[in-house]
Amino acid sequence: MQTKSYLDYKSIIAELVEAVVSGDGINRENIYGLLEYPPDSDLGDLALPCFKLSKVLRKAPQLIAAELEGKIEPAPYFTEVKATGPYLNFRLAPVPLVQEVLGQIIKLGAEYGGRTIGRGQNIVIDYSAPNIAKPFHVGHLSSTVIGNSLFKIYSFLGYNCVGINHLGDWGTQFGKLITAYKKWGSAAEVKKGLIKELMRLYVKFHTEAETDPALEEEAREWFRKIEEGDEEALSLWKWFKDISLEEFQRVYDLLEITFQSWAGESFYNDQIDAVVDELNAKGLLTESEGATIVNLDAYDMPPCLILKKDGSSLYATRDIAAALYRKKTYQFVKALYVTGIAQTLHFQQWFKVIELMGYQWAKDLVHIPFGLVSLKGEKLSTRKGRVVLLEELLTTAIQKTQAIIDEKNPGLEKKEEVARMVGVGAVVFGALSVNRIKDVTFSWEEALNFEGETGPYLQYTHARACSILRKAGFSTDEDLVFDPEKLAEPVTLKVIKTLYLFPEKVMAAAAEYEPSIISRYLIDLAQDFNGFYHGCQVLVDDPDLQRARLILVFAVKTVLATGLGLLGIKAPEQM
RNA sequence: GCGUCUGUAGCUCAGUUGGAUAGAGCAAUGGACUUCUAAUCCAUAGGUCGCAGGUUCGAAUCCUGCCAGACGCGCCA
Repeated sequence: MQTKSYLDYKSIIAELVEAVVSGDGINRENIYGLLEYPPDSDLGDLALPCFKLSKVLRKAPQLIAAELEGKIEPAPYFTEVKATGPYLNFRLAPVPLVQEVLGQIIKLGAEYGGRTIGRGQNIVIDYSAPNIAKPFHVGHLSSTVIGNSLFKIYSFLGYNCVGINHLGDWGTQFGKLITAYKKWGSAAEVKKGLIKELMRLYVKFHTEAETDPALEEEAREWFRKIEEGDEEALSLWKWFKDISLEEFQRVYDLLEITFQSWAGESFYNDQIDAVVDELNAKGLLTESEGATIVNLDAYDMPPCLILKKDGSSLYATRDIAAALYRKKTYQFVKALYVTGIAQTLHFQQWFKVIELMGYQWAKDLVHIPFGLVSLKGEKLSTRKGRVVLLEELLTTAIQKTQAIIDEKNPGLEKKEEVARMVGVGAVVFGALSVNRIKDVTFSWEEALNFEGETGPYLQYTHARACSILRKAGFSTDEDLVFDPEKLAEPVTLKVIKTLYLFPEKVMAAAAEYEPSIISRYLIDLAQDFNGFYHGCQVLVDDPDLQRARLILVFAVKTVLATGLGLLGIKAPEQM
């Protein structure tokens, strides 16, 4: 896997400019940071805005640009170095560019864009975390696919990632469920209806509890029994959990998402006392209104609740226990928590508590928030039954794909498999294509749209590229030499310049914990490639031209497949 | 009330962390399948970057104040 051996044009320019300019604070690194991509490719491929230099040199930026133009020798990497107003624009020489980019992709294949910077370092990623006995719905999609994508992205950079599914498998809701089950349920009904039946009982509990507050008391009592290890309570809890896990697993199978750990909230039960003791020993705990808290007034935050007045723990307590356990177990350099933006304050609070406990690694805890999913502008509500089940969404998308295949490509082999890849890909891409912080209103129409900036569009582009390679009998076993001079049209060079950007996009996506940077990039790449596809015939009589174009097609296919992989999306060879 | 996030084309969103003429997709209109998969491509049209100040050579981007929406602020998670 590459480190940073590839041709870095920004470094080259920084070096060239540094050699001919001198002044306070003007060095390679600073110049590197100033470089940007011009808004219009007619201007050039890279640009140095001279405003900042103008401050140091006390000269008009236009003048600086003009002077630099005369002092910098373009060859061999540039064909033109030209001042346009206060900008110094560089136009890349096609041959070295083409040779470099395609050469790298041929050499590295699926590893192009990857790095080894994370080697030997562990990152734990907490994502998905659905609640037991509740339906797995579209509200859980973001956490699940963002976490999975970050897992892939960081792994691609060489980190050893640990995916943790911190299941919501503890809490008063199980008391409620057992109460409802004892009153209105039966083993036969639960066996038949599974989560749907559990959900019915849960909803019934809440409607009944509105008029009968005694139910709440009964629920608390049942939860206390679970905590005390009462045999009946515990076996019901275990049964409900098993039913839920089985259903969750079907969704994870469709998404092809796996976890290294399924340690949920219940896993930390026996570690709570030790955490409370430690907090106490460090003098962080105070009593307030009967509850035990960590006061955070000094940090302009409300207090972090550690124990209720009845002495039972809260989720901050369990999160602290989990963090201590994970640090001890995995020695992480970073721990990521992919949860909704609504929990931001909660994470700020208990991150601060970890810091106050004296742990320097508090700075390695990162909350990765995402926007709220709603339904037609209304909140999702399990209690009111206003949810879209994830499994239903995925299977509907798969069915729709199947219908499209039957219509457009009825002879396709492995139809079911392809329909699954494309249907699921559409849903996953939909969740990863915009900035994760944005709130989204779920709409069936949008989720099932397969045209324009969508997963299927990327997969289709990939399949088209594969189709050309297949027809040409292209194989990577051959010696992949080609004449870079053959790839000279603007549409072709555009594709190659976009391919060049892939490694820095991967780095940016990791640095910002933002899979949508990859999504947006892949759309750009596919659009550029489709422009090339329509403008240039690949299978042509001239063998040298065909060879060069085939290599380009191979490169695009490779990067599309890699990028889709980083999003957790499959790239079928035909569709 | 306090705090956080969001506000860019009719709709959904990008916008290289302060740079050149603000870009895509959807929807609309008009074109391109005897040619490597039309889940595609090309063209046209569409803008007071929520509003008002400020900083700067330069602001969609930074600061302040408003407006609108979402979310959060002690015993749920």
